[in-house]
Amino acid sequence: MSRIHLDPLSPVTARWLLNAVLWRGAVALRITEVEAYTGADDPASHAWRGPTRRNAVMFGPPGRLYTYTMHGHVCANIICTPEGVGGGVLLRAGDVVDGLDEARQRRGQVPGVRLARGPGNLAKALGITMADAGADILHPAGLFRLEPRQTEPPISTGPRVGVSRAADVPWRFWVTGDPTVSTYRPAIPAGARRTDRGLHPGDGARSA
DNA sequence: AAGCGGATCTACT
DNA sequence: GTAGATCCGCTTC
Repeated sequence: MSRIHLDPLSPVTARWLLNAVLWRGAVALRITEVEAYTGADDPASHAWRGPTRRNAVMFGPPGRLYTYTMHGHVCANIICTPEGVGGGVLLRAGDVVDGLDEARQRRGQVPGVRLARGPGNLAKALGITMADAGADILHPAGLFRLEPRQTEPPISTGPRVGVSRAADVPWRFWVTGDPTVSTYRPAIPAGARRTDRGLHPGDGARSA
């Protein structure tokens, strides 16, 4: 079997992850929204100030899950940089395509498109906790499994959500027009929006 | 030892 | 659209 290779450039891996399916146990998530973070050169990254106890996984080998808590929620990143560098991709939203019952049990009664909308909700739907820190998602025998995308979706880009530093860097990527993409915070000022391919009219992620 | 600010979410107006 | 709940890690005193 061929082992998946993650590109060390986090924006490249971020785009590549869109429409890929991440399994954790019996729950499967088609990834629809991500953000890229690099290391020492990215002031918005947790890795910016160098290794600490919290971000240690970021400086480990690629393919590992970097989890952190914030405001009482767990957020999950896939590390793609070589050991010692510190960069990865934050999983922001997805579409639950299998294990729906399990995801619903964890999330309670919310509309389907909101099951894994937002980093905290995504982690909760998949059952990701801090106990999953450092998990190797590329290991065939592990709890996690990553299925590469079957088709490349139309991709929109914009500034990362909730970051005050490097706010001009358009390293948030989402599947254009996908209803599961988080919208609770306006993404991009109209007119300043940068897209690469196929911005659909009716794109569900534009600001109000 | 204490304060601050953050890669958030939900509810309410 | 806006405000408030709510938690932990990192910086500073």
